Amino acid sequence: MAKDKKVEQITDMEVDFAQWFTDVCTKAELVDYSGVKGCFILRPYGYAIWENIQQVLDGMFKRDGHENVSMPMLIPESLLQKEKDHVEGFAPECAWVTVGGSEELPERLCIRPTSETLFCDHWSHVVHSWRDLPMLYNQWCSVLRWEKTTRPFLRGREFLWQEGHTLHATEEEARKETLQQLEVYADLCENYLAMPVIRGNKTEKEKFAGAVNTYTIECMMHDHKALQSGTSHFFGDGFARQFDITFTDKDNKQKYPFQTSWGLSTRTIGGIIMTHGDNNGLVLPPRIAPVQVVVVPVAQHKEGVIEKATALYEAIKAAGIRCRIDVSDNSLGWKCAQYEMKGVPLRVELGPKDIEKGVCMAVRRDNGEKIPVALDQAVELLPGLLDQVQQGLFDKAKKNLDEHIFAASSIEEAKKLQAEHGGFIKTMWCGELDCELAMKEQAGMSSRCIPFEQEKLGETCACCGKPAKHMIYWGIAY
RNA sequence: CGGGGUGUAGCGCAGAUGGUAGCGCGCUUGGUUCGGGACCAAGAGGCCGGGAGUUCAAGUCUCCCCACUCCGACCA
Repeated sequence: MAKDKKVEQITDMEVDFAQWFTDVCTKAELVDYSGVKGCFILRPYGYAIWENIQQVLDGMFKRDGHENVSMPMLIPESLLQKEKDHVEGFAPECAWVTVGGSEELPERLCIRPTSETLFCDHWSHVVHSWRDLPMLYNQWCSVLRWEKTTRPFLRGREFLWQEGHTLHATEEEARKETLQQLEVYADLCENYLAMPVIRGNKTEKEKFAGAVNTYTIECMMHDHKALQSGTSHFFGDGFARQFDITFTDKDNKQKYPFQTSWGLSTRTIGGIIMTHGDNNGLVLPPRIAPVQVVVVPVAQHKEGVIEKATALYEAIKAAGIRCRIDVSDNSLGWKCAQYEMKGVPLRVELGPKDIEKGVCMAVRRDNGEKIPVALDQAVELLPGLLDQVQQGLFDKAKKNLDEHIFAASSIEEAKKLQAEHGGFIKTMWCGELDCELAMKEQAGMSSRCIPFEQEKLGETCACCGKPAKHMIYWGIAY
């Protein structure tokens, strides 16, 4: 069978990247469409990826002293309106509950687009003393934002995420928390999802509604577009003032605490797909793959094959590796194609000839390499192979990122570089909104972030020629 | 919200100038196969996206909705 024949169900990414993405999402059985636009069904395989991300993040949050809570899904309109910038940011995409049973409600209720206001309202009741601080809260939930156009994972009206909300006695401590949580996201992305990130500061224009500072990690997709993969916000004491959250400090003075929030959503799964996937389908980083190893018996009708394969599967599973075996009567070719499509990092083939030689064949999803592994060493060697796949994915993604960052000294040049290569274009920038708008208008790029790792590319802003304040990254974003 | 595309079996599609619905894959059952998407046979499965019209007759013509999808603007 010709090699290109087996991918007939998935559109090549070079032909149509958006279609390729949708194909992978559905063919790998990650999502299904529901009856409501923008509300996607996460199927078991897709949800399992989210559960693995949850497990990693939740562990990190708790390690750092955070506690999980559950806030209501409904926000009274009056509560939402307490912070002006925040309402303005979210009002256009709120969905409202106006009727309960058959009764028109006296005050309409917003289905949470994010929960800052709920946390603030709660805190205004329970925070009294410096001894109550810090509040280190997190919740796993879904939120609703009435988006115009929707895509699986990348933009849903309802999506799953976690939102961390913390409250601190001092600005310094809150700022530290903000950056610490950004680093948690970077850790997740780089060390578990094999997605290299650029850490940085959002511009005034791009920052979160109501925030003083928004920090972001930006990833680069296979098509060289940017994906904002996690954000962390420092709020100052603005919300605290609006919601009248006060505490008595050690010096017996009434003070407003400082607040942060940070979120990471199922959008990140879209990032995994677009970072690692290929024309055969999904490619999952071993650390979050629901199935890390699939055992495929070859010529399984032959005497003893299924027994041997099952024993191998049991041994792998017992070693703590997430493993499946496929003894269905589908053909070998079908099974190979199937697990490639689903992105299983390692396929272990075991047939009569292998059994004779006392080996099995491990096949890497990321590069197709076939590695003979002695049967009696398989359990010891597979974790190392999984690590190699994990590293291989990261290296490939890192190369893609590094090779698609270009420096420009004018909008014209930035536009040209973007058109020719895509990716991030770095320039010097004066810090003015007008220049940001000009870049969007003339080159179609938004600012991605002002990276923490600054370089001096020149003295003047690439847009207006005035003295530059920062180096900034531009790109086309999802 | 603007512009384009598409809605017919689970999926992918055919169904010129109107005449009561078909193909491929998948599914079920039985058999033969089996080291990269196997084959044969017999089956099951449709309010032709929805609603109004025109007509003796509408998947097909007209109008209005709706959904999905792509490209913009907005956003995690």
